[in-house]
Amino acid sequence: MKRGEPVDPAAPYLDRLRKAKVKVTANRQRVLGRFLEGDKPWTLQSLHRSLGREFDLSSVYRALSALRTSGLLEEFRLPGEKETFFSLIKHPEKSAAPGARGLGAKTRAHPHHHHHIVCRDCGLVSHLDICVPAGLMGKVEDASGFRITEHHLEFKGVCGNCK
Amino acid sequence: MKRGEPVDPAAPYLDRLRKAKVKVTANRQRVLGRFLEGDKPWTLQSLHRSLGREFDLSSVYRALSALRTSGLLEEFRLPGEKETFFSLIKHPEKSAAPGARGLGAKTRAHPHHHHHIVCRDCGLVSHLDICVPAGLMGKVEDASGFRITEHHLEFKGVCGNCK
DNA sequence: CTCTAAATGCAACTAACTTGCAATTGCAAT
DNA sequence: ATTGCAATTGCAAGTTAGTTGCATTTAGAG
Ligand SMILES: [Mn+2]
Ligand SMILES: [Mn+2]
Ligand SMILES: [Zn+2]
Ligand SMILES: [Zn+2]
Repeated sequence: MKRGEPVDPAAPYLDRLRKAKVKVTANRQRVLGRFLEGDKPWTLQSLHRSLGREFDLSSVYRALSALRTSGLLEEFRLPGEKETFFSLIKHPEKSAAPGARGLGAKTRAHPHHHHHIVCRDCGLVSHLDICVPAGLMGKVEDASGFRITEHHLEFKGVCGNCK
Repeated sequence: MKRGEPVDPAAPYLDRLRKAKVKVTANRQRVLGRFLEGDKPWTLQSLHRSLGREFDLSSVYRALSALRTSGLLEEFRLPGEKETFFSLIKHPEKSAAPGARGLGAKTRAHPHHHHHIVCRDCGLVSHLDICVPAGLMGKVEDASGFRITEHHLEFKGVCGNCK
């Protein structure tokens, strides 16, 4: 780590885009910027509102799609919520190779996998650095005869502020 | 348990409806019937297709809504899937009091809770009698400062037949 | 600086619900 | 068994959230 060189938090993400031969456009940097502002998930609609119609919904849609398929974002859904959420993947340089095109395409290998808890009162989303214990996974495989390839775990509750 | 009396698997569910002062209609019994045929999640659309347009989509919608808010069904969503899934709650007689009206309304306390694993190749759904370990729940509450009221866990994989 | 495949803006379109309202019906009270 | 009526249903219309075709613009390799 050299001293004096300013660290651009966007740099590893832009590198990842270039590596995926995806153009680094103003549009995409703008969307990425929102994700870099804080550890906060966004939806297509919330991003579009936040960006003030400075560009089209379909452009936000395709920016999200590009960032997701390039391995910068991951997607998840919550019961009782209509919209799909996206959150920034930490350490994109270590994440799995990009997968299928288009939103809604199946997510592949879990890069820096984690889960979420959402406040049922104020909607606050908190990221959790936990995962399903290996022991439980084994139990599931034994009990079902399946080989597990994917799992999804979401919590809902009441946040510290709303308690 | 008296001998000779036929056991109707629908009975406890219909009781629950009556207890909630929700009318037991042909429509609702029909939808409930599909859930009783097997431990399989349904969506609004898959149910509507399965019932062969014998009744309207909005009727299926409202039947699901009624069964859900009466505590007979629970709802969940999966990343990469557009539709909302519903699954039958086991032992509805022990489940929590009915909550808010309408689909998409928040789910409350989980009665006789369980989870599923779905085969990514043939769609087979297997019921799992496991749940998130209490220790993990505690860790989540400590790390997030939330009080957990609800959780959703789904597995995907390859079943014994498709392996 | 040129060239071209990739990305964008706009509009049209689809999928998945969701709701208003008039006709019908479950079921409680005769 | 019949009645009364609020709850439920069918139909049509509306909404939300996402998706796509196409003409124009642009990133970035050469
Ligand atoms: Mn996250
Ligand atoms: Mn379950
Ligand atoms: Zn809160
Ligand atoms: Zn299978």
